[in-house]
Amino acid sequence: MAAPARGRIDKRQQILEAAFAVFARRGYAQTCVQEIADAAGVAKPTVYNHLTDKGTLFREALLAAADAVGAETLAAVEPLRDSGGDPRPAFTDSAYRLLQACSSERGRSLHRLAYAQADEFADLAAEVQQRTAIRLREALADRLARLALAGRLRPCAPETAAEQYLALLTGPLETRSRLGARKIPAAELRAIADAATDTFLRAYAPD
Amino acid sequence: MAAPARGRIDKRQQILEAAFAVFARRGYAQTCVQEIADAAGVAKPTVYNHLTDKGTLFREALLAAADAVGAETLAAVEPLRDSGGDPRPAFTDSAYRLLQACSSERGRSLHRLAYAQADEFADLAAEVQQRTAIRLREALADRLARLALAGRLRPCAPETAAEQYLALLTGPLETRSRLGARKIPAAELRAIADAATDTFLRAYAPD
Amino acid sequence: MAAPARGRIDKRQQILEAAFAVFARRGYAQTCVQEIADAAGVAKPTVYNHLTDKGTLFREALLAAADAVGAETLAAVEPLRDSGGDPRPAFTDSAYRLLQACSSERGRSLHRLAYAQADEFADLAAEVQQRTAIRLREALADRLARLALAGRLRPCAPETAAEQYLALLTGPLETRSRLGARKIPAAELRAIADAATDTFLRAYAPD
Amino acid sequence: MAAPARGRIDKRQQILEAAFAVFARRGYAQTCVQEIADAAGVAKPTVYNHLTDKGTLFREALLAAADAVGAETLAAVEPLRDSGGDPRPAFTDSAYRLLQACSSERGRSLHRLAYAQADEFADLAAEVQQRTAIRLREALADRLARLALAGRLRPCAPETAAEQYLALLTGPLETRSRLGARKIPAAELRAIADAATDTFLRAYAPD
DNA sequence: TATGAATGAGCATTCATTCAT
DNA sequence: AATGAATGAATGCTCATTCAT
Repeated sequence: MAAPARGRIDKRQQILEAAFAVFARRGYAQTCVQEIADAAGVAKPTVYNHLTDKGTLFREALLAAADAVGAETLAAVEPLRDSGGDPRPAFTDSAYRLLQACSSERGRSLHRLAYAQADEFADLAAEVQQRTAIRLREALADRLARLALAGRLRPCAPETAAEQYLALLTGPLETRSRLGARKIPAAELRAIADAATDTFLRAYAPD
Repeated sequence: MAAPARGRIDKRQQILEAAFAVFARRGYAQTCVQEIADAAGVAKPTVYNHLTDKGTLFREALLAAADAVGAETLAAVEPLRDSGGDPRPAFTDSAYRLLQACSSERGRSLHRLAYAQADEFADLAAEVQQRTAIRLREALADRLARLALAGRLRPCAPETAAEQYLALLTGPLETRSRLGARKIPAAELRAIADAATDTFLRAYAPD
Repeated sequence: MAAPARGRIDKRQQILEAAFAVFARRGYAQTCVQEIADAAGVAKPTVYNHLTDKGTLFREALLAAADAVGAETLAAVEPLRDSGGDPRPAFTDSAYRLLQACSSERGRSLHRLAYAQADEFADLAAEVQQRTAIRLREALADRLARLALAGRLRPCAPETAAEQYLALLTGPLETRSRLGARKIPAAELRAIADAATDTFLRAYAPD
Repeated sequence: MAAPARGRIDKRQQILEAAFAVFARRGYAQTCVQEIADAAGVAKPTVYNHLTDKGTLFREALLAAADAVGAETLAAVEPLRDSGGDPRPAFTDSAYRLLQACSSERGRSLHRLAYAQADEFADLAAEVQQRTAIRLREALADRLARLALAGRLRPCAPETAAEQYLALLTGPLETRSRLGARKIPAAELRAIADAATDTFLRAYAPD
C-alpha cells in the first residue's frame, strides 16, 4: 500500500513547511512547537511523531529550504554559456535572477536562520552553505572556466572569479536590505546586477 | 569626587562587556541574565539596576561593540591616501587590516547577533549597520574620490566603488568562515585581500 | 462518553476549591500558584492550562464560592412566609441560619478576599456582592413585602426594611469576630439573631 | 536639644502619612517600600532607619490612621446628650456625621487594609477595631445609657442598642459603596442616617 | 543621619516533551 | 497514527533588606 506512506510523507512536508514559515517569522528560540503544530493544522504530539524534537524540526526545515533556494540559484547561472557574441547580456541576466533568488523572502529567511543559530547548529550551517553558496560557486566556476576557455574571459582562477562575482552581487544586498528589514525594489536589484557585471567584466575581460 | 561616578561607569562597562561575551557565545534567546551577572561578577539585580531589562542589555552591548568595531575598520581605511606612487600597496594593506577587523571574534559575533535578532530588534540592526558598514563605506568612498581626483583611479561613482571593494573583501569571508564556525588563518586573509585588490584595481585603474 | 469531559470538569473544580482554600488562608498576594497546585495535587502548568493566570484563578474561585454562599443564604430566608401566627419564630430561625452562613469559614473568607482586592478586582467585588448580598436583600425584601401585605408587618419600604434587618444581623458579626480572627460561638450567634429580630419586629410590627 | 528630636518626629510622621496613602492606593502586598520612600521624599534606607521593616511601617501607619478616624467618630457622637426635647434631631445629626467619617477616603481605606491583612496582622486588626469600632460603641453606649436614664429611650441594654444603631448606620454602607468602589453621595448618606434613626427610635422609644 | 549601590530569595509564566487514550 | 492533558525545568523580573560612605 503506497497510499499511507504517501500520506505520511505529505504530512511531514506539511509540517516542515509550516515550521519553516514560523521559524522565519519568529526566530528559532522564540518559536514554540505549539505554534508550528497550529500552523500545520495538527496536534503537537503529531509533530513529535514525525520529527523527534524541536532541533530536528529546525534542521529538516532548513535543509528543505536550502535545497529549494539552491535549485533556484543554480537555475539562474545555468544559462551562462558562450553564446558566440558579447557575454554581457547573459551575465546581466543571470545576475539579476540570482539577486532575485537571494533577496526573496525564503532566501533571506534561510540565511538569517542559519546564521543566527550557527553556534548551536554548526553542522547545519555548514550543510546549508554547502547546498546553497558552495554549490552555486562551483556551478558558476564551471561556467566561467568554459567561458575563459572560449576566450570570452581572460585566463584566471575560476573559483576565485566565481567567488568575487558572487561577492559583488550579494555583498551589497546586506547593507541595502538593512539586514533583511527592507525589501529591495527590482530596479535597485537591476542596478546592482549591472554594476557588478560591469566591474566583473572590466576585471576579467580578455586583454 | 569623580571616583563614585567612575565606579558606576566602570560597573556598567563591566556588565556590558560580560553581556556581549555571553550573548556572543550563546545567542540572545539562549542567554539568561543570570549567566551575564555571573560573568560580570555581580548579582542579577545589579544588572537590572544598570540596564533595565534583557533587551536593553542586548542593545547597549551591541552598540558598544559596534562602536569599537567601527572605529577599528575606520582606522584601517584611514591611511588610504595618495602617496604619489603605485597605490596597490596601500590598498593591500588597508584591505588586510579591514579583513582582520571583520573576521575578528568580536566583529563576527556582532554581525551574527545583529543579524539573528534583526526582526525583534530592527532598529538596533539598522543602527549597528550605520555605525559599522555604512560609516565605513562612506569613509572609503571619500578616500576613493580623492584618489580618483588625483588620477590614481579612473573617474567613477565613489559610493559604488567603495561598496564593491568592500563586497570583494567581506563577501568571501562568510562562506570561508562557514558562517563564523571556522577561524580564517592569516594567510588566507592575505590571499583574499590580494585577490580583491587585484580585481578592484583592474576594474578601477585609470585607462 | 461523558467520562473525559467529566474528568476535565472535576479537575477544574478540584483546582478551584484548592485555590479558594489557599487564598483564604494566605490572602491573594501572599499566595503563590505553586501552593495552589500542590493543594490541588496537580502540577503548576496544569493550573495554568485550566485557568490562564493567577487573576483568573482568583476570580473563578471567588465566584464559585459566592454562588455557594449565596445559595446558602437564600435558603435561609426562603422559609420566611406567613404561617398564620406569630412571625417571630420564623424570623429568629431564618436569622440564625443566615448568621451561620455568613460567619462560616467560607463566608468570611469570601467577604475578606473580595474586600481586600476590591481595588485590583473591582468588577469581581461587585459581582460577588451581586451574587450574595444584593440577591439576598432582594429575596428578603420579597418576603417582607408579602408579610406586610398579609398584615404581619406594618406598611413599609421592603427594600429598606430588608437592608436594615440584614444590617442588624451582619453588622455585629464584624466587630465580634474581630475581623474574622475569632470564631463566634453558636450561643452568641443566637443572641445576635434574637436581639436583631427583637429590634426589627419592634420597629416594623403592625400598629 | 529638642530641635533634632523634633525633626526626627516630623520625618517619621511624614513617612507614615506617605505610607498610609500608598498602602491605601495599592494594597499592602502590591506596595513596595521604594514607592513609599518616593512619596515621602526620602531615600529607602531612611524609611528603614525610622521604621524597621515593611510590617512595622504598615502597623504604625494604620494605627495612626485609626487614631485619627477614631477621634473623628467619637466627636460625632459626643454631642448626643439629652437636650430636653425631642432627641431625634441630635440622633440624625450624629448619624450623618458618623457616616461621613466612616465613608471618608481614609476611613474606608483603613477598614479595607485592616480587613485585608487580618490574617497576617491579626493583632493589628484587633487593635484597629479597638481604637475605632469598639471605642465608638462604648462612647455611644454611654450616651444611650444616659438618655435611657433620662427617659428619652426605653430601658435597654445600652451596649446592644449601641451595636445595633451602628449596624443600622454602617451596614448599608458596604453594599451601597460596592465595597468601596463607589463614593456615596451626601444625599444618600442623609437618607441612610434618617432611616436608621427612624428604625432605631421606633424600636427604642420609651413606651 | 541619609543615601547610592548591591544582593538573596521568590514568583508568575512559558515551553519542550511525554503519557494515556 | 493522532491527540488532549499533564508536567519538570527554566527564566525574566521584583523587592525587602543591608552595606559602605
